[in-house]
Amino acid sequence: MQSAPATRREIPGATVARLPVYLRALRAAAAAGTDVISSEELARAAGVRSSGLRKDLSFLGSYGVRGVGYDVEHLTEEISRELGLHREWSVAIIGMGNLGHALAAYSGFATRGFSVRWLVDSDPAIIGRTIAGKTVIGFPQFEQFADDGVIAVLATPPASAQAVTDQVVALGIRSILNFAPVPVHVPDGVEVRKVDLATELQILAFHGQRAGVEA
Amino acid sequence: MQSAPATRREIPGATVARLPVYLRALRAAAAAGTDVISSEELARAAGVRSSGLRKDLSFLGSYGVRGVGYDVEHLTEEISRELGLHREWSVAIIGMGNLGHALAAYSGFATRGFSVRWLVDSDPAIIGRTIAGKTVIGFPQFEQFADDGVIAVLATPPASAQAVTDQVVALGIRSILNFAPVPVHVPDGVEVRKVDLATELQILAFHGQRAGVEA
DNA sequence: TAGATTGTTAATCGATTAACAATC
DNA sequence: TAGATTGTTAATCGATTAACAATC
Repeated sequence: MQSAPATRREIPGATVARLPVYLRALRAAAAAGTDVISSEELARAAGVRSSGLRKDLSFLGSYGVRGVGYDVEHLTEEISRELGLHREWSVAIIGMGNLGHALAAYSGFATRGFSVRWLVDSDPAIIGRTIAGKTVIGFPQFEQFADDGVIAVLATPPASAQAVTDQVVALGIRSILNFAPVPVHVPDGVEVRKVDLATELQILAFHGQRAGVEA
Repeated sequence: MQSAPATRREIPGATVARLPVYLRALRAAAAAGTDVISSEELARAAGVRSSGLRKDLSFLGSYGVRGVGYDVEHLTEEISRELGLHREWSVAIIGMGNLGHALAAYSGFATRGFSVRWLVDSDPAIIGRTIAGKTVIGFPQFEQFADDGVIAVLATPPASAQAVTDQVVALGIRSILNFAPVPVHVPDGVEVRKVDLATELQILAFHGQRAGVEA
């Protein structure tokens, strides 16, 4: 087991959130045949400023060459490693309502290396049914597979989101993507990210209305 | 036409992003029969600190009563108005691939007052098909309906995201929810929010890996 | 009045940005 | 060497938080 270099700083949350964006831009560059890329070019592709990009990358280490730029393959590798993408991550979708169905059919997870392995629901009427080629299982069966290499995608109704969260945390899951439109509480060491589609629309409504007033 | 009070401050972006969360918590409180709620209670329901909640609300005006709390109905009304939810907002989903299908079937938009009115695609093989009870139309037909009361939900492949963005902006649309995993560029006065599901998983992977290392 | 809770202040914290010395 | 571009600094900006005076 190797330890990180002593100079390694804690990576700010805002930086972590941008690493996947850089990764995608790097892969696009590689696909276009680019071997070396400058912070200016990469920043443009990622939609950020070059100074911010360089600052973000400086938290990972010193992977650029002054006067030249960044080696696309090497930087891709370093960011992937930093993000933990060399580990196997499986996804379990919990809650097979409307949104759960939609997510089960969505191929965007797989294209980035996350395989949707389990569809879970507590309703006996749904357990056993096949959705997007997979059989829906109940919690007792899911319990055998769940561990800290699994990301739980919560697509339950808001009323049961907290109870289901408590269940998956008890199974050892430490990463939760919450689509239920309520905040859930978790113990330390468990990470929750929240996606709320209706909230995004409401934020757009605010700005749209503003733009109208100001015009 | 009424002008805003002279004391009205510009509302910070971080505050705007939390208003929908407060709104939902207020509606839950109303449904539970609560008439008046303290910042402490509302903050707990919304998953924020009470001091932050009070600061957020202070940007809208002075709607609380010292020693008492906030009138649930009144505050609901004020936040709704601030968010522009009294206007009619229609949603057009652009791009009827896997994710577009999923979003068309998702009922979560409607339950918060946004009605999905149009499904749009450029592929002649898809135009005319019925998805989730609606007929898919092409851009020429969509053009007749698009205006600044429409929110465009981009669910196209990454390669065509920018071109489609340019098209909808040209039609007068000023609010875009971008599910395509690339940044799109828009002129001033057009607001883009980005939802990237795979990115969320990658951020969770980072934290999950970290937790493992530290344990 | 006494108790409760808001609205605001001031301090802290974290993120962004431009500029430039370091260096390939 | 000259030109280019990184990595880092320092300044700015915006967001968060605790504390408390104001006041119902």
